[in-house]
Amino acid sequence: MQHTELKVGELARRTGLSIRALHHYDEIGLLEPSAHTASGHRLYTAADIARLHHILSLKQLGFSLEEIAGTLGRADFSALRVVELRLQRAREQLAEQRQLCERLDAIARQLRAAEPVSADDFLQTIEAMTMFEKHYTPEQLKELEARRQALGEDAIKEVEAEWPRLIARMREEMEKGTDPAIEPVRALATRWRELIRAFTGGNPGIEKSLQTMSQQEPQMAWRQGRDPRLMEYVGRAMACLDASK
Amino acid sequence: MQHTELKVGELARRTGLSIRALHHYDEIGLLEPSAHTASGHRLYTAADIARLHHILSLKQLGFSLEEIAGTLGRADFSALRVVELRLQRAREQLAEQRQLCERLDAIARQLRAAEPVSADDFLQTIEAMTMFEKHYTPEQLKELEARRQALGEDAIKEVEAEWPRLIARMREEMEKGTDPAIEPVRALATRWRELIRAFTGGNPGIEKSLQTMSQQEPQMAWRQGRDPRLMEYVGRAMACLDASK
DNA sequence: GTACAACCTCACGTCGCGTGAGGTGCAAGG
DNA sequence: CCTTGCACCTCACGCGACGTGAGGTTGTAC
Repeated sequence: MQHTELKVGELARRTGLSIRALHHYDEIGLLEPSAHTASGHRLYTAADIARLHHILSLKQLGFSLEEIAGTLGRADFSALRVVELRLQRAREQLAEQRQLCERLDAIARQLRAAEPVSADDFLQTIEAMTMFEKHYTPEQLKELEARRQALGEDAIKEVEAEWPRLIARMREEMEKGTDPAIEPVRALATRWRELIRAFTGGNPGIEKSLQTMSQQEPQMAWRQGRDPRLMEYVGRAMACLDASK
Repeated sequence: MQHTELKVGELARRTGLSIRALHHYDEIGLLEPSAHTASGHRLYTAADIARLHHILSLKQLGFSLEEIAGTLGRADFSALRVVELRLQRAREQLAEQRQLCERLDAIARQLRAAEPVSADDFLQTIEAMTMFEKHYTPEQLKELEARRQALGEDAIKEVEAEWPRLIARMREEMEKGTDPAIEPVRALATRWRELIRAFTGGNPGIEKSLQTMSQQEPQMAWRQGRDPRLMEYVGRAMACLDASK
């Protein structure tokens, strides 16, 4: 009679589990050692160890301890169905994880491209991306990404830098009460439209999404000064452009 | 003075969060409303709402509430570094998730291929795959997978079916005490070697891994009758083959 | 006898809330 | 004035898979 039964420490060492984990499995009834010494020390038999191996196998597949207990409990389950359900769940999680990586990567690229990164810029960048994901379809996002690639970082930066200047000049005219139909404003409105085109690429779906987004998220930081009053002024200037065309 | 401050319910409705979540953020000091009514009802100001948007943005990137609190706490952090660290973590998790999917998919394919799936077969299949992942390098696993693809499911099933028969016949000779150098055994040993070759493809690295695995995991179920005594007999038969070649 | 490792049993902490239980504030209808 | 009903409030436990002590017992060697 060799002492083939193991105590917790030994079993923990051999399986790489912690002693506490084995205690836990005992507590929840997942793996109760079939023997104890007189003083209460746990003794794991060969059968227990085999069961533990099964448990660890199922754990590797991402099943919860409860699911494992259920599966090992009765032997009449459909293995294939169980695995396929688990696989489906895993695939969904994989997709989410992939999306998260893409989000983070996009942010990281943005941050690397724009050198002045105050905490505020950072948060605004993220908020903008969140909004984008909310209001554009994945295809539209891909198209936008493609356009950015094609234009190159420098061109994008130039456009980004032009916006505040354009907004400031437009506001100036509005404050002066200039008629949006006449000249300095006509040129500004034309340029305004061009900058939007540079972003949307003339894609009507993207333009529409941009509109709904700017209507539904009026507090968005990317407006940087495009308040409703100014937007209304710009809208009138645009209308005049169209009318006289 | 418009009542621009929101109560919890309203804010919850607008953000899609639960009331309890907002309470929680208050509890842990992540988002404490800057005002309360006389009766203690929470009043969220525009600034609070802006902060909440920042919180949700960071949450979307997978940061924990504690990390978010820390990030929003002081404004002097390196945004890029934070994001890159998070990205690294996310990539690791993505790799793990991908591996899990592959494991599950492999199991599912196995189960679909072999029609009789008792619970025991199921667990043995998983255990075998776990062992494989432990003892073979990823490249070796890829090569094995490629070989399976090339051979086709049917051929594999035939080989799998032949093993028990071969083992039984070999054991028969051993029980009879047949000299492993003479005929019926020579043929069996030759076939034995062929079946192993069919699996390893003659790759020496894979053969070596197979050896170390069969030595270190003697309790493995895939041995299905290949006990040490039999293995020793087979070893002698192989040696005789080599000697007379 | 005594040191020391290995074992034991509580029991609380983790993370992001869900889910009640039990009470209060406030406006409208009977 | 009283009730109804809704939105709000504050506890406080629960989940999942253990980690991490605290404080006590057992087993073995010197």
